[in-house]
Amino acid sequence: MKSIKPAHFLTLLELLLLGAKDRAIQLSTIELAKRLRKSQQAASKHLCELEKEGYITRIRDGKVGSVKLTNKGVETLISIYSLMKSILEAVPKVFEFKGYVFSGFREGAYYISLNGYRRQFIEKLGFDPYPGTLNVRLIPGVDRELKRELNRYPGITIDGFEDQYRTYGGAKCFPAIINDSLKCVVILSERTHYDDSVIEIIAPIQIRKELHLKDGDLIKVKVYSTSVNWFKSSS
Amino acid sequence: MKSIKPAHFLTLLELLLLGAKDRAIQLSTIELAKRLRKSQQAASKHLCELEKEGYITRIRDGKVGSVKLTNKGVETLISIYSLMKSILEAVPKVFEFKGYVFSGFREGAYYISLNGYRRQFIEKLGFDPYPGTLNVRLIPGVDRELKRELNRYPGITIDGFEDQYRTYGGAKCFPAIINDSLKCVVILSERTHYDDSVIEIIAPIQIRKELHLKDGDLIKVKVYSTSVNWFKSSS
DNA sequence: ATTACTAGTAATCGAGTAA
DNA sequence: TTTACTCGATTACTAGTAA
Repeated sequence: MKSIKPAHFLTLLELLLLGAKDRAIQLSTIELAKRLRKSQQAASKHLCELEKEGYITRIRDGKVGSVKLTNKGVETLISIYSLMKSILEAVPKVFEFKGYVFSGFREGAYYISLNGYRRQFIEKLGFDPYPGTLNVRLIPGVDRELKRELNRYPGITIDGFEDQYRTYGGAKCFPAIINDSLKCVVILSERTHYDDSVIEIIAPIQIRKELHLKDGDLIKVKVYSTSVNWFKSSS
Repeated sequence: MKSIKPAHFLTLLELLLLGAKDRAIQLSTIELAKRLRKSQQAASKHLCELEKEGYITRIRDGKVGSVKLTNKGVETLISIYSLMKSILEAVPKVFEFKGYVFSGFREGAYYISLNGYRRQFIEKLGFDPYPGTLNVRLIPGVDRELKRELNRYPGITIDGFEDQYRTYGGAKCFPAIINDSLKCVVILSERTHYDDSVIEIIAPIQIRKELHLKDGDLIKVKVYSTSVNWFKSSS
């Protein structure tokens, strides 16, 4: 499937805005060109090509012709619209995944303890995190898409900062529950030291001890795409 | 205000889809190029230019850089999204306008009487129209936008047809009420013989006689953008 | 009026490649 | 590995103009 040309998309969009979705509109190439801020010749070419590629139908009778989007044309616009909608109007959603606990090299603990981050955790998450992260390796498969999915939601933003030596990247946090019992927060770092199959989790207390977890244990995590944090409002 | 370049828009859209709206995402120019079906060089150039024009911010540290949409970038996408939304998800709406009754040259009556149209009126509108149209000249001003606005709605479609001599264009119909009393139907022809300031109205009966209208009379019309016709369901 | 052709120009892209 | 440069090829555009 060949995709629509960039310039053609904007022309097709303009035709949509002019009402060519449900009926033919009378439209001269000059008028169209004015709206696209292009020459009359360019508008004419666009219409010719859009017609040839099946996005529009045209009727020419003497003077100004008329244009109407075809099903293909409307569907093309709708598919792009739907993509944008899924992100721009994303509603809170629950993602559930499973993974195995493993030990990192305590970089998580180091970063979490940095004042630049810690202050934001306390302010935005409503708790002072236990200095250490629970590393979870996702089960291969659909889970690999999880981080990408989650990233489409605003979450709770942790800003990056810099000291005199280096810069520290930002992150996004999402409220979550481990094994249907322990409230925690999933952290997605802008610059993670792990690949996409690893998720890091923090909580006010030491998760490993609380749930008696050891390396290799399988846990279930429910992540909420909401940006409202429950540590701040409920117990 | 300079508008975004066509090709840049698609790149910006791709970044949105990758989740760069609310946080920086790690993304190589090669990965981006693959998604855009362009070369790595083109992707690199797009990112450079989008950054220069303030649509994105980039962080480069050694290996893969990361990208995040700026407010300007997100707003640009949202404005395009909103335009599409207003048309693709248009909700039924009432338009009210005023205009002066005037006499045409009875072309309306001729067209309405054609079997190709008349059959569709009976089937789709639920009535056999009086053979004649009420011509209304809109009061200059915002009313001039009315037809363009209405055209964004599907309405009730009357298909064009052809006989052995010529082709006849299609039209869209919208239920309407004149002077808060008489139910009628506004017709927007694909190829109208009038300019944008004129609206044609049909009804099962002769509107002029029923409302005692003569040329120059001012009438008020409420048009409903719904595609459900009330002649078929209620009295 | 239109629309759309031709020809010349400007923008964009891709291959090669340096840092 | 990256990213982004130069430069030749390709594509998209505008001006002029015929139909």
